[in-house]
Amino acid sequence: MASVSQIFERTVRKFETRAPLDPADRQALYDLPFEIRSIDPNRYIVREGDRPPGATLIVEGLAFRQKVTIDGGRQILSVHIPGDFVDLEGSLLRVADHNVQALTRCEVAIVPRDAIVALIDSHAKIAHAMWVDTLIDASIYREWIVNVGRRDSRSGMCHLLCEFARRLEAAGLGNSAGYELPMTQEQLADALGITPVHVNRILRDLDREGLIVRDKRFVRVPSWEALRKCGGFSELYLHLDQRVVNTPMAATA
Amino acid sequence: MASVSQIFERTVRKFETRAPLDPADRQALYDLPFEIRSIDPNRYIVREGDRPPGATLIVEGLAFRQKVTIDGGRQILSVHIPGDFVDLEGSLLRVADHNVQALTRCEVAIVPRDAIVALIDSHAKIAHAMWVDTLIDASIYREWIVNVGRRDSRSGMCHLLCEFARRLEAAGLGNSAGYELPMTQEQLADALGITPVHVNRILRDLDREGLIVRDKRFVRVPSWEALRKCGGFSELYLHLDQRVVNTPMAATA
DNA sequence: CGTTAGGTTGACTTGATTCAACAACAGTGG
DNA sequence: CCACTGTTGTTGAATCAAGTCAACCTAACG
Repeated sequence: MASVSQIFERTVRKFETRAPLDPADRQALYDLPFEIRSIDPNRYIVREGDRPPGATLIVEGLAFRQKVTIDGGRQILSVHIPGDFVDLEGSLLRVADHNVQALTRCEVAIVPRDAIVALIDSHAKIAHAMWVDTLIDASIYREWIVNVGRRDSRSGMCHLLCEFARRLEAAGLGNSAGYELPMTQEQLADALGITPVHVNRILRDLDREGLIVRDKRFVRVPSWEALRKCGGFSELYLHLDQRVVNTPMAATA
Repeated sequence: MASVSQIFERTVRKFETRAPLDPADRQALYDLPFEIRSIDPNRYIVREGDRPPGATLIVEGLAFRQKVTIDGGRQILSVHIPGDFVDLEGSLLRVADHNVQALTRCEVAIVPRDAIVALIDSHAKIAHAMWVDTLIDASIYREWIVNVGRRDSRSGMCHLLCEFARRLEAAGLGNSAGYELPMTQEQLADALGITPVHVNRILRDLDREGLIVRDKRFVRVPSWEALRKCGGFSELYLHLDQRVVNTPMAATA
């Protein structure tokens, strides 16, 4: 049972930073039924148009959201880490409006939709935490619109590298001074809305100028301040400090 | 009192398409305290870094979300219509991570944060409807990432025109065969992540080729199918049909 | 009737794409 | 163990979509 509850440990920890949970809430999360599945890199977890039978929680590995245009261009929309539900929408909206793919090999837990729906119906604080979570996701989407719309590819790349650094660090999966970048240059291109060739040149330039130091996919950041400045990065939009302070829910916790 | 309830009428109607409400829920919405304010075009409704004292509901007019980069570039993130709360985040997250500006002259109703928080705490179905609403907003953000990231400016423009057409129509504010485009070319540029000059050229070309017919800011769409195709537009992401069917909340309604 | 915001167009520049070739490397199977 | 194959990364040269700069036009408005 100890190993089983570890499945939801990261999720519980994350939710606690969104809205205070009480022991019954935590237990309800730990008691969720699930089925573990292992997913190869690049395999689809959710497909546009699907009505998935359950919500998928990343237990290990990374995944990303993605959409493909009519003429075949792929745009990566977000990257997700262990503890994230990648298709809560699937349990609340009619159909998936985008695709989700495994970035690395993933261990996922699939929780039946009914269990999710029952959970949010009976545990207001969990629903609240999940809602705050979707608000933060939306905030990150907004920043990505800015990143692809109004930053040149060099700044965009720096911004993306800063975001990864801070998120991995906040999740206890890495260090902002250096980390293993999990994406291929083609995937970076699809996240920034540019071509893989151009990604290559930008990374080379950033390396030459000392903003980053690369060793394969490992990225070391000699000067966080320099990288931050180049990307115009401000972590406000990640809402990492989000501890709800003045809702009645917090008051009753 | 009749005129007062009209303030929330559009919101109630929208929420009903997100999650079934019962009479008590509707009444709770109609009973919300508020203060009416009139806002000039381009005036700020919310500023990044603010902790707004209440949630702002658009009663009349249009508004848009926006972020400004370090070097002064403005990116428009979404456009909002009457019935939309433009800063629910303000009542749930610590600080606003972006700006909201009036697009046209706006009549807004400001609802104190405490009232919003009390409402979502005591009316699970309303909270659910609001949550679904934020999920749909997030879906629209995702599509905008694709629009600025992976569509050329011509397709992007067509896509944006299609989105406006369908949303205005769905809200009973216009007709997809022709409508008054509320934005200046500069604002369109900031929505698409391009320059105003280029917007001008694209609109001229679209007009010349007969995809649209312009008269000042009124846009007539001779062939919806042609415009839809040029923009690669599929309205799935707007979730206009969103009537929740299989949550317990729906079952008990 | 001057002032201002929005729209329009041309000429030139630039950031990014395209195409193409090749290098590095991991995995696979004879 | 090495040849074969596919994926990822790298670089150069030519091209193109969009940006920049600048001029000018129009309509609204105090």
